[in-house]
Amino acid sequence: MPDNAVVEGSTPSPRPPGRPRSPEAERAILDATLELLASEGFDRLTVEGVAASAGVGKATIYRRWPSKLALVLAAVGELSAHPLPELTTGRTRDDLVNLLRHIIEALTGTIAGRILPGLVAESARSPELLGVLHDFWLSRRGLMLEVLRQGSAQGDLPEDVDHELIADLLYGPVHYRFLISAAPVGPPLAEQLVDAVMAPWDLALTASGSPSPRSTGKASRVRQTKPLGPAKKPASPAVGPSRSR
Amino acid sequence: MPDNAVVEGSTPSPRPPGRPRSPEAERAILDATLELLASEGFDRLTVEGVAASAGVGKATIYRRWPSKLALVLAAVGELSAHPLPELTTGRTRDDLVNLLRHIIEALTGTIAGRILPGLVAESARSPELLGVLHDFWLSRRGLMLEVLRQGSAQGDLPEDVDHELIADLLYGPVHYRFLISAAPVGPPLAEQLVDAVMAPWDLALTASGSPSPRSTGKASRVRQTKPLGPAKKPASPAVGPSRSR
DNA sequence: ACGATTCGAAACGAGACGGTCCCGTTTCTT
DNA sequence: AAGAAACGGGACCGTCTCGTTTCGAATCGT
Repeated sequence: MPDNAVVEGSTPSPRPPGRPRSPEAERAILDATLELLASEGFDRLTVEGVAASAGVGKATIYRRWPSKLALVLAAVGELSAHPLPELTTGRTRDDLVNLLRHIIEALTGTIAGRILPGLVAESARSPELLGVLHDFWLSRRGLMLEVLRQGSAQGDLPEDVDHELIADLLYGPVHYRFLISAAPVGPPLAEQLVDAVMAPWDLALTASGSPSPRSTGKASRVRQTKPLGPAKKPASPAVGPSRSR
Repeated sequence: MPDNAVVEGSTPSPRPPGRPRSPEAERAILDATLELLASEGFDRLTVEGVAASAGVGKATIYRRWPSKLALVLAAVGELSAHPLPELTTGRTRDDLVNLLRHIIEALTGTIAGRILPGLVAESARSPELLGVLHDFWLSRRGLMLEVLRQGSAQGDLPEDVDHELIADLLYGPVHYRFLISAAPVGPPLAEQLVDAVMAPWDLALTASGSPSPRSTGKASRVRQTKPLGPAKKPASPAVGPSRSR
C-alpha cells in the first residue's frame, strides 16, 4: 500500500497531515532524470543514478513515481510543455524560417536534442513514450501546417500542394542531419531549407502568370539562395560528465 | 582496432591444426545478432540471448569476437556490404526515384530498418558504431550526389544548386517519417519527394528562358521528365564509392 | 508540544548480464 | 591412430540494477 498519492485538484483541501513533499526535490529529480537521459540514454539510466545525481534518496523517487518508466515519462512530458514559438508575422517565408530556427535551437541548444536519440530508440518499444513524443512533435508540426495553409491562401505557395509533404521537406532534413548524418545543424540551415523549397515555387508562380503582390517583392529577396554551405564543422556533443564508479 | 578476427586469405597456408571454425555457426551468430538487435535494441541485447537464438554456445561467440560491442559491430558492418542499387539510367528523375525507393525498401523491408532506431541512439555514444553506420550512409549518399551532379550537368537541375542540400531534402523526409513521425513510408513517397523537389525547378528553368517546353500543366505530377537535349553519355567511370576500412 | 509524514542514506533480496572456464564430443590435419 | 582445436552446453563469478524496506533526523499542521 505504498501509493494513494497526491490527488489534488478536485478535492477541496484535505490538507494531509505531516510533512509535505519537497518541491525542490521534485525539480532536482526531474532535472537529473533529463540530464542522465541525455548522457546515458534510457536503458543505461538507473534510478540510483538519478537519486545520486539529484542528491535525494531512492525512496524519495519511488514515493512519487512507481517505476523507472513512469519517472522518465514524467520528465519527458515536461519537455512538451515548453513554450512554442511566437510567430504569425504573416509573412510565410519568415514564419517558416522562424519555425525551423526554433526546432533547430531546441535540438542543438537544449536538453531535448541530447535526449532525442535515445528516446527514438525506446519509443519503438514503448507505446506510452511514443505517445509523449508524438505530442511534442504534433504541437510543433501543427503550427507549421497552419503557416503552410496560410501561405497557400496568400499565394506564396501553390494551392494544391501537399502541406504534409512540405512540412516533411522542411523538418526532415533537420532531423536527418541531426540524428543520422553528422552534418552540422545550425540556424543558417533554416533559411537554406525554406529557400530551397520556396524559391523555385516562387519563380514558377511568378513566371506562370499568377502574380501575387507579396510574392513579387519576396521573389527578389528569395532570388539569392544561399550559396553552398561553406564548411563543415565537427559537431560532437559527446560528453562524459559523470562516471559512476 | 575492434576485432582482428579471421584474417585468412592473404596468409599463404599456415594450416592451423585442429578443427576449423564452423562457417554455419558464424552465420547463425551474426544473423541472430541482427535479429535480436532489431527486436531488443543494443542495450537489451545479450550475448546469452544471441547464443541461445543461434543455437550456439557462448564460448563459440567469444572465441570470435572479444566483446558484445565487437560482435554488434561485425554484424552491423555486414549490412554495409549489402549490394547497392544498379541505376545510372541516365535520366535524373528516374535515378533519384530508384535511389529513394531503394532506401525506402531497405528501411521498411529489411532488418536494417528495424535495427536503425536502436543504432541511432547507441551511435551517439559509440564512435566505432558511428563509423560503421557512417560507411553505410555514405555509400548510399555518394550515389545520390553523383546523380545530382549528373543532373546539373544535363540541365535537369540548376548548376549552382547545393547538392548536399538536395540530397538532404530527399533523404531527410524518408528518415524523418520512418524514425520520428509515424507517417507511412512506402514506395510512392519516392516519387512524391522527387517531384516536389524537381518539378518546381523544372518550371522555373523552362520559364526562365530555356527553349524546351515541357510539362505545361500542374507540376505536381511531372510524369515524363525527359532530359533536355540528347542524353549526354553518363560517362560514369567506375562509380567507386567503396569505403572500406 | 505532539504525532504524522517527509527527508536522505543505507541495506537488502532477487535477478540479469558479461565474461571465463570446464565438460564431453566432433571434426579436422598430420 | 594421434593430436589439436572447435563444437554445444552449462556452471560459475563478479558486478550491476531494480524495487522494497528500514533507520534516524527533519519538518510540517494542529
